[in-house]
Amino acid sequence: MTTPNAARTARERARAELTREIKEAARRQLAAVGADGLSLRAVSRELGMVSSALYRYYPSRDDLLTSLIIDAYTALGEAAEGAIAGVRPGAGAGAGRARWVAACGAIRAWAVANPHEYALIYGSPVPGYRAPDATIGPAARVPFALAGVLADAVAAGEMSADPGPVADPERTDLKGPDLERTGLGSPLAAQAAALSAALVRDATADAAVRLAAAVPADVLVRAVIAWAQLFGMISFELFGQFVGSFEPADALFAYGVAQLASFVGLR
Amino acid sequence: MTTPNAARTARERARAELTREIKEAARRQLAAVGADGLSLRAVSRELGMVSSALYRYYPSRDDLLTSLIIDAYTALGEAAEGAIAGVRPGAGAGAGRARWVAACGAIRAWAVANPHEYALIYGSPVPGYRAPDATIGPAARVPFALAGVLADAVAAGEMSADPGPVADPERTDLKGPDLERTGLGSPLAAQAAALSAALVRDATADAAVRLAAAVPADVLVRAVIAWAQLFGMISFELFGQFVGSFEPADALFAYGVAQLASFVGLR
DNA sequence: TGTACATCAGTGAACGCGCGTTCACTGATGTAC
DNA sequence: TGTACATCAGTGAACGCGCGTTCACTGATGTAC
Repeated sequence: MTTPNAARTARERARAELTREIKEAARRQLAAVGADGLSLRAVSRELGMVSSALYRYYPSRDDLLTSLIIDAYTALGEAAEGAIAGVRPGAGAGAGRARWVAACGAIRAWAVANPHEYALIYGSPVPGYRAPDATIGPAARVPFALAGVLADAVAAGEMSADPGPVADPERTDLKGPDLERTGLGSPLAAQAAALSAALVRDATADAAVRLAAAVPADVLVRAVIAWAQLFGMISFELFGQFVGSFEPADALFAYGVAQLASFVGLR
Repeated sequence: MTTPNAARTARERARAELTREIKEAARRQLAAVGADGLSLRAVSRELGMVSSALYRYYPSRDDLLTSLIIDAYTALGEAAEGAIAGVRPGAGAGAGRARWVAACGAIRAWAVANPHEYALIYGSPVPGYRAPDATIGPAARVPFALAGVLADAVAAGEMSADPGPVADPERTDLKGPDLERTGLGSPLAAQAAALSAALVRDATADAAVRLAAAVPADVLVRAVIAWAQLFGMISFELFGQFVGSFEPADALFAYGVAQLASFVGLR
């Protein structure tokens, strides 16, 4: 796709470099003042350019924002994947649980280190900005990474048979033929099945994603819940809900993550 | 504090009414365009006033925002409290669990019905805005309401003896004399104790708040985690992370809330 | 009850700011012969 | 290797917008005698 280095003209090189530098300056702006303070003019000022010059590189402010969002999702996804890869399979029976804990810790660490980038992707939606489809893939890396951990744990027989306390048996949505097999009511079972099917069907997915489809429906549902709850703890910490009580939140977070691991069935 | 109705002058009445009307218009603006689209000029336009006139009622934009934030916290707190009060004590053994589920459902319902107000108080912080101390009390209503449910359940003997899967025993922060009693490591035990003590000490607190201090330390820690996780599920739903898979999220949410109830120890 | 003064609500103009985006332009870099 | 033309990067001025906030003002409402 890109021209080999030798054949790249000075112009092409300069363009690639400046495109990168603009994004870096924008990232610094984002880190300093948040998504709302991010303006093309501020970025151009930091680079010593005139604001209109940026339009040679990004067609609009929204495109620059999209680029930052994709980068943030990617960086977070890589942090999670790296932490998972850092736990070697031979490390005893609890590799799956260790991977889960490591991934959650890495996600939180990235969020604490990059609070504004975190807020950009997991805070309230930026007003007037509609995330384009190009962000969907990068956004899915973290959930896929977590699902991959579970798929491996299932394959390795590391899941506990009794997944702990289950939903209230009095709930009216718990009925239908799926209930006996999965413990899930019909809407949940159907939604989980549809998600699994979509993962299998997705032609662009890599092996890890396809693997994630092998997770049983009830585990998948629990994983989605745990995923949301994980980010709930991180958001509360970053957005200041724990101020004055559980600060630092390290121990609280570790406790919560351990419970989430048990909840999804990791032994 | 306020003059009795009969003695109120027309001016006082008009002032009170307009102050309210301004806030209502601001709330409508907030609901329509979000916190960033909220401007004094837009509010004044909706009211057919000149923008400078608002300064007779609110000294600045931030004060108006503060007022909206307090109202949002209050409305959400009342929704939770109302749902809890709606579950009668005599309703069998599981009143505590029923109250927990009702409170969580009411919180979610309010959030879904008022997404922008929810984002204002639980989304990313508004840039350049520093929440004044006056917001702390209203912000605490929901956690206090949940803690009250647990305190009542503890008093009624409705808590399960075995609170389910506990934290990873290999964790290094799990040590010290507190571990045997509460299952908590030292930082968590200390933080929970400090929080309880603060609740007891607080002279302005009402009976319910003091009651919440009676919750055992480990239950308090679990409750804080569950509180954060609850809002994680709601934020993910509102901010679009479930788009395309678990929509509607009713069943997913119900499943998650039931698991949170078990996690905090409600039988 | 009536008058004189004080208080207050709302007006309209203005200040100064920063923003995203467009556009005609100059000058440098690249390419074809 | 050298020249003629095409492509592209960056400039600077401008457009039009909306914002929060200030300020001197007019006219209505309230109060003291």
